[in-house]
Amino acid sequence: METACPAEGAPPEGTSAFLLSQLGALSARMFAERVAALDLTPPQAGLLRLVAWTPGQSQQAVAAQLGTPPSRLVALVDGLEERGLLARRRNPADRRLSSLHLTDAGVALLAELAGLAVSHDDEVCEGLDGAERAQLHALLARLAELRGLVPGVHPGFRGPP
Amino acid sequence: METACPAEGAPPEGTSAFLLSQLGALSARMFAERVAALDLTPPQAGLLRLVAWTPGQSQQAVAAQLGTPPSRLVALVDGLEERGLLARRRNPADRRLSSLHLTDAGVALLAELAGLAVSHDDEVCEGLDGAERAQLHALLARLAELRGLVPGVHPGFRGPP
DNA sequence: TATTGTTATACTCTATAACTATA
DNA sequence: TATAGTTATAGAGTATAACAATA
Repeated sequence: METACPAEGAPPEGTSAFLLSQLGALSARMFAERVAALDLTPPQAGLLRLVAWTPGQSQQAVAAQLGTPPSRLVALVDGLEERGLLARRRNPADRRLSSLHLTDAGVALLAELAGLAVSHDDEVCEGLDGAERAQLHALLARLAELRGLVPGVHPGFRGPP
Repeated sequence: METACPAEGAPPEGTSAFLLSQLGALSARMFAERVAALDLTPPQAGLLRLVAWTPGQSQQAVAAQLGTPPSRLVALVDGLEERGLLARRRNPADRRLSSLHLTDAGVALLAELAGLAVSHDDEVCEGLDGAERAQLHALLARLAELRGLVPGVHPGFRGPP
C-alpha cells in the first residue's frame, strides 16, 4: 500500500484523517447531486430536517443550533416558504418572533429525503459487507460522539462553536 | 443511539454516509487550521504535495491531475513562487511550457507539513485505541480505493472526472 | 491552426454590519 | 434600550471565456 515518494519528507497522504476528508467530501458531493433531483441544496435539506426535528423554534434559535448567522437563514427560509414546504408563524404575543414549521408538503418531501438518504448511504458503503458496514458505522459514530458533533446538523453548516 | 423524531419520515441522520460527511468536514477544517500556522491554505498544501510527488510537470498536466481548470493554478503557483517555495522553469525546447519544481525551501516546508499531518491524524483518531485505528484505516482505505480516489489529491480539488 | 499559460469577468456562497419593527 | 428579523454590502473562492505568446 505504501508507495515511495520522490521528495524527501513528503507528508503521508494515506492517513485516516486524509482519507476521512476525501471520502467525506465525496459523500457530500454525492448527496448534493441526489438532493438536487429534489430541487434542494444541502443547506436547505439540513434546515428542513432541523425544523422537522424541533418545530416551532424562532429563526434565531435555529441559526444558533446550525451555527450560522441569522441573516443567512432569511434567504434559506424564503426559498422553502415560497415553495410551500416551510411556514413562518408570527407569534401574536411577541410579534418580533416568527416560529418555523413544516407544511404537509414539507413533511412529504422530508419522507422522500429519507428514502434518498438510505440509498445514498448504501451507495457510499458499496463494496463493504454487512459486518464491515457495522464496524465502520460504529467507529464513525464513536468519533462523532467524542467530537461532540450534533446529530443531523449538516456539514454545510459549521455547527455550534 | 436512535432517538425518536417528531416529524414522520425524517431522514436517518446517523447513516455512515452522513457521519462521513460530518467527520470529513471536521477533519478538513482542523487541517486547514493547522496549515494556516504555516501560512498555507489546503489547496496550496495539496499543490505543494503533488509537485513534490511528480516534479517537472506542466501546469496543464498538474491541473488535469487535480481536476481543476488551469487558470486556477496561476494564482496558486504565483503565491508559492513569490515565497520561494515553488519554481517555474521555462522549457527551452517549447517555450510555452513551464514545468513546476520545489525549491529547497519548498522541500523543507513539505517536511514540516509531513509532521503536521501526523499530529493531525493523531488528533482526528483520538479516543480510538490502536486496534480500532487500524480497523478504521483499513475500511477507509478500502472505500477510497473502490471509489478510485487519487491518493494525495486534496478534497479542495474535485479530482479527475 | 492548435496549444500553453495568463488575464478578465462573472457567479456562488457566506459573513458583517446597518436598518426596521416590535417590545 | 434591547431584541428578532431583514436588508445591504463586501469578501473569498471558483469557473468560464477571452487573450497573448509560441509552436
